[in-house]
Amino acid sequence: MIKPSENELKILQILWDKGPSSVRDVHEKISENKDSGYTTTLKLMQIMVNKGLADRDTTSRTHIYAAAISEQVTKTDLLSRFISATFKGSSSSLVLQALGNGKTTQEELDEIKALISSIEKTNKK
Amino acid sequence: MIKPSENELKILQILWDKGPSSVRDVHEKISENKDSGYTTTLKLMQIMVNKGLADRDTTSRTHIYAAAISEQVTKTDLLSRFISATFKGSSSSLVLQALGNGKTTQEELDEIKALISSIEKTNKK
DNA sequence: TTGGAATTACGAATAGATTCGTATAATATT
DNA sequence: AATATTATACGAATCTATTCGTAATTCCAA
Repeated sequence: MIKPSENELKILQILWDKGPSSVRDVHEKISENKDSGYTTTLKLMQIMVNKGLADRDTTSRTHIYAAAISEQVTKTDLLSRFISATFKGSSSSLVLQALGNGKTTQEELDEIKALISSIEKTNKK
Repeated sequence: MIKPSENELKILQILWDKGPSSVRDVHEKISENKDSGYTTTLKLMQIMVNKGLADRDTTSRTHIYAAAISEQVTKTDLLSRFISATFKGSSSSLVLQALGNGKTTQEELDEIKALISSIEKTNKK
């Protein structure tokens, strides 16, 4: 699986959130946090099509781009790479580190506890 | 804080694990999983000194390198960058994803549950 | 002591990501 | 219709990371 670069991931996130979009749409969203030129965004998106990260509909003059890879699958892949590179492959040490930053709300903790319970049930079977 | 590159992180991990080491030591460890030349490792480590990622003792001919940044602090920083870039800053969605891969042992789950309990106690105070 | 091995220093080549200027074409506005 | 705006295409510059060849130096061993 091809690993998107950091900027490519930002664009993918926009395409996942908003669905198929024009370069203009994506560029405006990106410009909220970063300032770079329109043609930069265009070029990035064209490269993403070449890499197979995005699809492009060229029917009308304004091309429409869509994510070509699934959000779920991509994030799982990125996470597993990150765990390998940074936590020697131990997902629990990552989780401990992530929860240890003191910024997790009770609701989030409840969600995690629920997931743990369901994993434990599955493990018993 | 300076973000180490992927290869720099590998070297840092070796320095964290083994303590102050020569280029030869680090290179031999690296060569277990990757084949690149000795001078490549040397160059990387020299660059790391320039960036402030490593310190170097040049007393004897064989220079001794040591990590200049803390393992704990570095990993916390990398994790927070990763969560921002990939999970829109939500650490709980990262945790859910990490636990959801089905490869977490009961012991690890117990560890996590213990941490959650202690966080909940702290939250109540 | 002399030759080989190990080490550092340094520059340069390569590769990928990012950025933008400019040209060209299509569309919209006046 | 003429002009301005918007879009794509494309090449090139820049920047960072990675890789390695080569030279110079030091050390060790025959």
